[in-house]
Amino acid sequence: MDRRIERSRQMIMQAFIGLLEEQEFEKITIQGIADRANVNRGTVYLHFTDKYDLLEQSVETYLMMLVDSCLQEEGVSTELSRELLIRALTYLKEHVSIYRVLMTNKGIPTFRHRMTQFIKENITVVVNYMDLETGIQRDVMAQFLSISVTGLIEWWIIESMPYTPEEMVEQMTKILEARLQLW
Amino acid sequence: MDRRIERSRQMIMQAFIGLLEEQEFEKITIQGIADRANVNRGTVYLHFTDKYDLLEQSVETYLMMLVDSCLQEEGVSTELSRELLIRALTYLKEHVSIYRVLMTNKGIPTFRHRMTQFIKENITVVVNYMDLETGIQRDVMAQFLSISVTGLIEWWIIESMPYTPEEMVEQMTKILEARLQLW
DNA sequence: CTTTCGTTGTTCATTTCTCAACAAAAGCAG
DNA sequence: CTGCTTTTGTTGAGAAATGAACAACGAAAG
Repeated sequence: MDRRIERSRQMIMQAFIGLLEEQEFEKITIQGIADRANVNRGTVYLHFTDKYDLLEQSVETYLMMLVDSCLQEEGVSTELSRELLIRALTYLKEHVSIYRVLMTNKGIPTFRHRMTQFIKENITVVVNYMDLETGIQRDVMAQFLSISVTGLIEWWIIESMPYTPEEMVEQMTKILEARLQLW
Repeated sequence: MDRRIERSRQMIMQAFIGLLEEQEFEKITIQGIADRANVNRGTVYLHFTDKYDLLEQSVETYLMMLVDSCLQEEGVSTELSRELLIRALTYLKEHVSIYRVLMTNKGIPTFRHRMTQFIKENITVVVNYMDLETGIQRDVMAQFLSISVTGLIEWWIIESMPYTPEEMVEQMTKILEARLQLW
């Protein structure tokens, strides 16, 4: 397909995220986005109906890019793959500037929500194959795991990634394997 | 004017310089340039007749950008302006990756030559207003100064810019003001 | 030598992007 | 509120970029 389309969308979204880093969503103008993207203002309207649509599509696009980056081959597994998590964290590390904005911008909780949601969908499959201690409900387990993972990733990003992706996954594994005997 | 023109030219030249960093000029293909620039191969031919024209235009363009970056306002002065030199070095520092290739690529001496040439033209004006010790010819002096400046800048780039632009200009000033009593 | 294979330079119909102009809405100072 | 500026969303004509196809060429491999 025509590479101008993909290129324009990319430039516009990049510019948008860049601006989101500097000022709050409501202050951002289409004019400003077009200028920063080095694109005619009309081109923005050619791809997005308005600011809000641009936000939605950006969230969706960057979420899918993150997913694609770690989902290569292997399809849906019934195992929580360490490799997959490492790939995801590595990809995040390589594109911090973008994902830090998306994950931590308090005016835009959409991305964080969509990400948790997505992780949950995938983790649910795994949970359904797990041997669970009696009394633990699968839906509660799935919810717990996805929230945990998202939360840890968010913390990792906010703290400027103090550990390598491998170390982080190692930590996660250990935490989840340990029996949390807090009471 | 249509911003697509400027943008395409820019992307193609950037891709070209990038490739020049990795492989020698003769090995580079138009196909490769187009791919890296994320542009249709035909678009390259829309702006440049061939590889050699692209090289020429790149050299000329980036030289002019360097010149513009430090020549802002003030016009031609009869004084060697420290400010001007500092601006030039600062601009070089901000775009090292490009200018390192252009300055030090031994297959492409064009840029270095054009730069010396340009510096000489401007320095000649200054030299014509200088009080010279008897016996010193102005053309020799101009040649000496421009070669010196170019050489110092080249060294500075190759050595990964071990001094700040201000320090470098300070050094240059001191060297040029000192009477070189070597014999 | 002949046969691939990749690159080149060019063409053309189609699509995307651009600029400029517009009316309408929103934001803001007096 | 009222005028003033900025931003918005839309339009149309024209320019630039696109993919696809082409013949021609050189290099590499058989």
